[in-house]
Amino acid sequence: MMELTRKGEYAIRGIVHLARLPHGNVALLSEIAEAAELPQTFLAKIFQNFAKLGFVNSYRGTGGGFSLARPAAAITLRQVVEAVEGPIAPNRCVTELGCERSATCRVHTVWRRVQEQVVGILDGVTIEELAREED
Amino acid sequence: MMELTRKGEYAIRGIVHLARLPHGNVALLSEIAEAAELPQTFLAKIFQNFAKLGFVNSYRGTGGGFSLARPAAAITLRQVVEAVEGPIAPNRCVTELGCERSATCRVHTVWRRVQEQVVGILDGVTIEELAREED
DNA sequence: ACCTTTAGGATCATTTTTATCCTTTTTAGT
DNA sequence: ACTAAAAAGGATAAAAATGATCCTAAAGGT
Ligand code: SF4
Ligand code: SF4
Repeated sequence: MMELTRKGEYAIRGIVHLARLPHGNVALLSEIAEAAELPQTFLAKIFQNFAKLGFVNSYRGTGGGFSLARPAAAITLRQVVEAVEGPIAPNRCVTELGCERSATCRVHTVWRRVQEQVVGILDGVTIEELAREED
Repeated sequence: MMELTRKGEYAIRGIVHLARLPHGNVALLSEIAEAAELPQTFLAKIFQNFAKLGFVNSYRGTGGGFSLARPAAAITLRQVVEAVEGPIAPNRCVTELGCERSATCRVHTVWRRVQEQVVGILDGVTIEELAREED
């Protein structure tokens, strides 16, 4: 239940790989895909989206590739996950869809707590932390 | 992301409805489905499974139906959710499948924390609490 | 010009979700 | 025994989501 999709997993592995490079360093998509063992064409879509969202810069042509657009410490795991999977919500009543029963529903409050906890954890983790190799 | 399926939602609404009845009371599937506004044939599958798992007793024939097999306070939300959705796991590395990277992966520890928190919350909620109408 | 590399769009196979239907079995009541 | 009621079990299926792949276009470097 409540499992991240492959897309989400790939997105994280991809951006964490980028964050391990010296800052501003440009990496080829093919390089990232190979290093992180991800399907390249699928990762392409994910990174195109990241570029639009301003997580990464993309450069076309020879010598092109992707680089982090902001410091890894300024990108949270929540931002990355939500970018690819949408808002974190354990049930639709805690999304913008809502539920007409939510005012009196006791289960609703549980899902709100779950949402808060998960969001809290993912908000507290940055890509920089995830990219650290020492320690 | 990480959203409960309709099946999970129906399962909870169904069993909570049963729990609101005087204990041991037998209710028709059609009655539960109507009261909780659930598709009856779909709910049937869910309750067949609940019966196998020992959450409810089922009685066939005239005067049949379903009743709670144990006190509502002895059934947790986690048990219900896991019965229909499988083990709670935000990523496959925290399932029995595992991941060969998990030993060194910093993201893995985040998913473990998420899993622990969610499991903890759902473990701490019983169907009895969810069924309360007063307060 | 030509090669490299990302962007964008279309497409597609597989799996999961969300059901419905039909037949069988069990049980109660007559 | 007969009949009606109700769940059990199994098959089927439409729709949506997932997980990709492919092709053409655009941009940039040499
Ligand atoms: S948990 Fe309650 S509020 Fe949320 S979707 Fe279910 S019925 Fe609605
Ligand atoms: S988060 Fe780390 S351990 Fe978990 S699946 Fe991804 S790579 Fe594997």
